Amino acid sequence: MKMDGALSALNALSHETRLAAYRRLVKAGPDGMSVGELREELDVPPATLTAHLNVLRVADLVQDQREGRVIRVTANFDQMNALLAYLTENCCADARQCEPAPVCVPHTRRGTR
Amino acid sequence: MKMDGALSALNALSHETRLAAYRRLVKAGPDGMSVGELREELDVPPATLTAHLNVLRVADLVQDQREGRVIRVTANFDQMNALLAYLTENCCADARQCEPAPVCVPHTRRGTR
DNA sequence: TCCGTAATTCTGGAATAGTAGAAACATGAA
DNA sequence: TTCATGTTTCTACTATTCCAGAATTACGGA
Repeated sequence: MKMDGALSALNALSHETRLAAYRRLVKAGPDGMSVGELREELDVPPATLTAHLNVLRVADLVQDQREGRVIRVTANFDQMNALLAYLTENCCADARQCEPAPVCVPHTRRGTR
Repeated sequence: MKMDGALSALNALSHETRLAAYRRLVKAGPDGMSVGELREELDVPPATLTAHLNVLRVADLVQDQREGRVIRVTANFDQMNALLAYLTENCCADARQCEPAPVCVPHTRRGTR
């Protein structure tokens, strides 16, 4: 990950509604959930949620897929992990060693792939 | 970590200068570096750097300590790890299991403790 | 005590981000 | 077609953040 990617991911997550949305999607796992379900849980107006989702989309933290009338949104775990790695990169490089990065790896993406 | 803490940490990191500063401090390890050294590497006006450092301070991502005329700033690794854990918390809870959190643990804090 | 350096606070103008109503678009069903 | 539902785009208003010059405080040395 480059700095720009990290910045846009961090920026996307640094807002109450977006962080809540993202964490909800992380909890939901690889199946994700529909925009409507999300909207209901977060209790924000549709236009507001869309604006926030767009920020998360541009940051590549979530992806979505139309299923008929519904749009299903899922967290992009790879991007999250890349961000975590970026943040801990070079940890203590000037001094001593210390353990490297994290990981959250969902085991399958039900249905697809 | 509570949501407020995560938000303020994420917000603090979601700015080019602050992210660069923070990463530089992570690289510096437990010894940190002086505000002046940091200022020179980042090449920003003093007032601007102070403003950014204050954001990182409030977020508890860095801590500092006066040493005579110089102020030595260090990354707060515990806070970083808490943030990483927060972000991956409940990963896939609705679906299947997946590995938990990360860590960056500097082995000693030279001099102090 | 006076000076120089390190860093901070104060300040206000410029730029950016958040909010949500209303209108529009997309899809599936009748 | 026409209709209802899900979601997005458009838009304008408001609030917040960014920036950096100038003034100020903190400290150590002569």
